[in-house]
Amino acid sequence: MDDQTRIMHALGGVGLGVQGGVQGGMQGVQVAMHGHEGADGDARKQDIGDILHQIMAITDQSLDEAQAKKHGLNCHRMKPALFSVLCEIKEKTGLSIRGAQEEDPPDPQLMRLDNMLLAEGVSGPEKGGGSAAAAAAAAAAAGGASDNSIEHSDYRAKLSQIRQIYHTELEKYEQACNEFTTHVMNLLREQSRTRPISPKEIERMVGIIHRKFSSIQMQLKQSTCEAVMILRSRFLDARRKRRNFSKQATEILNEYFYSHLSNPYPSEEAKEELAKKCSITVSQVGVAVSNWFGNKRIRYKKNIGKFQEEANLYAAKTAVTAAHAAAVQNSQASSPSTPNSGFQMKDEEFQLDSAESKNSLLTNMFTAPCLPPNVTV
DNA sequence: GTAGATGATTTAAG
DNA sequence: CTTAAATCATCTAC
Repeated sequence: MDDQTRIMHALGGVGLGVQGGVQGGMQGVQVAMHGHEGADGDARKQDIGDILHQIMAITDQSLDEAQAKKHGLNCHRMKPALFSVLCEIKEKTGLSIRGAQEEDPPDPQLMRLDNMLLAEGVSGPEKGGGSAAAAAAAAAAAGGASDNSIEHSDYRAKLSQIRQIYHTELEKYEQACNEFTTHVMNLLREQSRTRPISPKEIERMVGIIHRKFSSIQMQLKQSTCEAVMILRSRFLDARRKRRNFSKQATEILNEYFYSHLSNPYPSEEAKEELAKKCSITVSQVGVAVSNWFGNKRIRYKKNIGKFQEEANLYAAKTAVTAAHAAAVQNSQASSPSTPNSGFQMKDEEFQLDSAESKNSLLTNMFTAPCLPPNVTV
């Protein structure tokens, strides 16, 4: 843009402003001047008339002439006052146009998105990246790395990936916003030398820019939310899906259950032990075992008859194991171990039986199923 | 597709 | 908190 057009542009802005409110503007100038210097107001009026005349005639002048005039105008002592009045007029007309659109209440949609992102751990305090990877590694190392822990760490990894993308994008947007804002501000400040721009106007422009950028950010947040939701439905809900324990695991649990039928409440340590034996590596190791025992107790109690066969089977198994253990102990040393107090009775019972061992129990199994003595029905 | 089995979740009580 | 009981949701075998 060459200088002449720039000047014309600038003055065009002035012209519009004057057209919009030339009466008030002129009065304002006059009032302002009267306030200060009263007497020679007429002379000043003449000055302004000259200026306006020069402005109107500007297109007839050559470039050099215009440059000189521009410089003259820029340095004119009346310029600040004139610009300030013009700014005022612009402000007033602008207010009537923009009006109530100014205030900007926090968008509920945006707040919802923000809250969700915070809740999902996407925004908010950093806890992803290294620590997530470490946790995943720990989970994998903790046990045989079951499907669950794999899925979980996979989920965490994906989430932190989303998180990272979200943060870099957000940062990019913020940076772009800042850059653009400073650029516009500099431009406006620069232009405020050649056309009337009030600081308020610049401020408003900054506000507009920020709003635009935040609406872009909202799109980012929206798509991030969507990504998280998809991830959730794919992983967490899949994780919820029930998977039966392995045959071996059920075996181990049943063994414990029926050999502790009088008190089928494994301690925390026992649960952990069982979980380890069953290679259950769910997020909360003990819970699956607790669930199993809870279900087993209630279902056993509800229908003992149905479980009788199973009970006998496992009783026999335990008896065999116990007998074997006893045999080993007898052949090697003579220091019987002392099992847990609560279960001792039951164990001893089987150990006593183990003298004539498996035969009696096996026959028993098909004739008279042994009801557990201590269980209330 | 269905019935029964089974692991998980919810609810309520202690 | 743990547990019993009810219930849900899925798996499995047919």
